[in-house]
Amino acid sequence: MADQLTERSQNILEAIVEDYIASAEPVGSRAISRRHSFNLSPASVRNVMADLEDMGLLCSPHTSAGRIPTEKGFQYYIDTLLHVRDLNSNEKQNLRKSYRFQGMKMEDVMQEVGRVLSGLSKYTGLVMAPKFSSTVFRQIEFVRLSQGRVLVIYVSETGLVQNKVIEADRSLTAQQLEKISNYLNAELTGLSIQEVRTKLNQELQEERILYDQMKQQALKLSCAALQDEVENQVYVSGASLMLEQPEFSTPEQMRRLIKTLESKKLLVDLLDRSQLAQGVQIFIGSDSSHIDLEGCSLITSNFSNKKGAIGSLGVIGPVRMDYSQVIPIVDFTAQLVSRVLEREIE
Amino acid sequence: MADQLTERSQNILEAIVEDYIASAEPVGSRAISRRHSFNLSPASVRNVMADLEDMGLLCSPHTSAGRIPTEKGFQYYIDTLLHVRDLNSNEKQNLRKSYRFQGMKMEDVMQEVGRVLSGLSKYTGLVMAPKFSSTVFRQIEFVRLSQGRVLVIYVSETGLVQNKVIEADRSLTAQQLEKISNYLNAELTGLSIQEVRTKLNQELQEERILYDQMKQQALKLSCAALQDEVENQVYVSGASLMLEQPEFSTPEQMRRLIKTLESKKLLVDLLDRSQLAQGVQIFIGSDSSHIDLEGCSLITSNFSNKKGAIGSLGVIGPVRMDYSQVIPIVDFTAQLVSRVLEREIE
DNA sequence: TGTTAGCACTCTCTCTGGATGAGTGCTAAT
DNA sequence: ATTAGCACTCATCCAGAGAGAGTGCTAACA
Repeated sequence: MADQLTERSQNILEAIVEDYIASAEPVGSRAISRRHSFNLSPASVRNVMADLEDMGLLCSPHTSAGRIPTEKGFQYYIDTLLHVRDLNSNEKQNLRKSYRFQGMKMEDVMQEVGRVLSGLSKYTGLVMAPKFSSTVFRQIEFVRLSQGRVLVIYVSETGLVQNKVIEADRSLTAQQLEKISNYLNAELTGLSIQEVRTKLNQELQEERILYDQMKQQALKLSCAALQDEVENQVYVSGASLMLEQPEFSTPEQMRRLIKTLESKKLLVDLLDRSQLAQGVQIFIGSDSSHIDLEGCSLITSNFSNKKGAIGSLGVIGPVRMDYSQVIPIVDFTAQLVSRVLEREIE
Repeated sequence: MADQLTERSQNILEAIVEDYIASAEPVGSRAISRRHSFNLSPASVRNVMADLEDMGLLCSPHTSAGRIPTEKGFQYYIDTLLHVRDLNSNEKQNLRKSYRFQGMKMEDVMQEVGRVLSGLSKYTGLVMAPKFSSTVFRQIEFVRLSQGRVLVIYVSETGLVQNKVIEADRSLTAQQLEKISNYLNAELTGLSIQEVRTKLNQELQEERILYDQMKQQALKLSCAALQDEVENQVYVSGASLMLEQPEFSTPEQMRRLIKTLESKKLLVDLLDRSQLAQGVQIFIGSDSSHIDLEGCSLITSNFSNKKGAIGSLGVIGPVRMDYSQVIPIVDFTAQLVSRVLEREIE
């Protein structure tokens, strides 16, 4: 349906979208005919505008206001009119310098990425850390605490750590724990955490007729430590920047936005969805299938290392976002983070 | 200065504060004389009100509105008039049931505490996790990752874990790492992490004339893992609830509030301050020495275990907060968390 | 046939002024 | 010491007028 637009219509649509992105206000025919040198009178522009409105690409808040792009209009703009320029090496260098990951733990890296993303884009930054279950097992350690409590520590190939305190049989000695961990380290090496989980469960099933008390203990402990993990940690940075945007200027809008950003559930959904595809993805407004993010767009990309730990990051802004500026930032940041993660294992 | 108030003045002040807490609107003399059975005419109430205003306990937004308590007024109310009722055992039981800490990692516990605190109080919950450096050393572990990178894991008595990937000399073998960890575990046992840090640094100094290559490596590794730690992790929950409060109903107020809650810096300051004292503490409005929290009050308490890991939690709400309800919640929650932490080590 | 000038029309936004009502401060009476 | 009475102040609400921006339509034009 898209390319039925004449060149003139496209030019005008582009002009309207861009003016609207810059001003956040309805764009009138006069303004278009003056600011852009189409050599067309306002009246002609109006005719085209009426057509675009019929197609559902524009709409007007009321009779005597200008036009604003609909979500469909933005969609079209992004699909066919937007030219995303690459960052030049200077900008890339600057971006690289913004991030200081030196000697940071994974969590801190994620938080830092969110902060910078938000700072550069002037919108809200989102980062979803790699799920632990999608990483590759490297080592398990047990630390005896007091009163039969045992701290179980899983380490992934990438150096991610997951730990949990488990109530264990008091009779377990340090020697036994060491034996257990040796056994498991041999047994589980090379599996993904997901596989580790199923394998442990299987063996626990088989061993049900507890021939080997200790082995059973071992499996139980290790299993418990992988239970009910809060996966999908999402970091949200710069929510307050969104409140500066005119589309969130009324108390009601502010409340709703903050509530949505705070609950994080929806964000996890979207970032999860984004992981299904590759490269930069854009979700526009209620296209994202949830009213709570009405008026928002989301630009995401994924990062990963060669061992499969996958996370995603992005920027959430008003639909009227400066896509040409934010897209390259998100894109390059994702690459940057990937490279950092890879450097950490390889 | 405080107790120069006659009983009648006190009663009226109390009535005003409580009506204001309930309604968020200026309280008039007529309302007071009717709602509360003082058997005083509005005119008499007005006289008292005028006195209270002179003392700086009340103020009126404009001539023909009622009075609202000043911060000083709230302070007085809290210091002398407020009766904090204890929770009855039923309520305590309910509170206990709200929290499900079963098998949670410290981080998750903290987050959960914040959420519940916010949910119960209808204001914003704050939790500052115990600083790792104030905990007691239990064990150190090294995990060799690829390319000479080593994951250093510190475990505290309480089962808290701190870990970091460190770039190490490639020649380090697994055996050597094990030897190192044995050495350190013997050496450092019983020290607080703070002490561990200084001790490592001292030894590193002494050993400078590197007699013992390996020992030096050991110290360097262990030291590096304790460097630049982001302490003072603060969890903020339910910020959006504050936006429901009438005192944050204008866009400008909302923006400022969210910005402050987001930056967390100020919150860390306040929670740090709260750790200097014991029991429930209350910071009122700009008393908290920063304009950014104008209009807010903070109710905090500390939690700890016997081994000294100390954190604090609290609720941040409008100055016009329902103190009599929130204080016991904060108080009891702090006790609850302490008990949970203690159970984990003892 | 596409383009444009002109014009009536619509709708929002802002400003104004008056009415309303809540609440005060003061004074004089009890 | 308390209270009734009264004049006064000020925010809030509402209606109406005027301005301004922008549209749609029609008729003229190249």
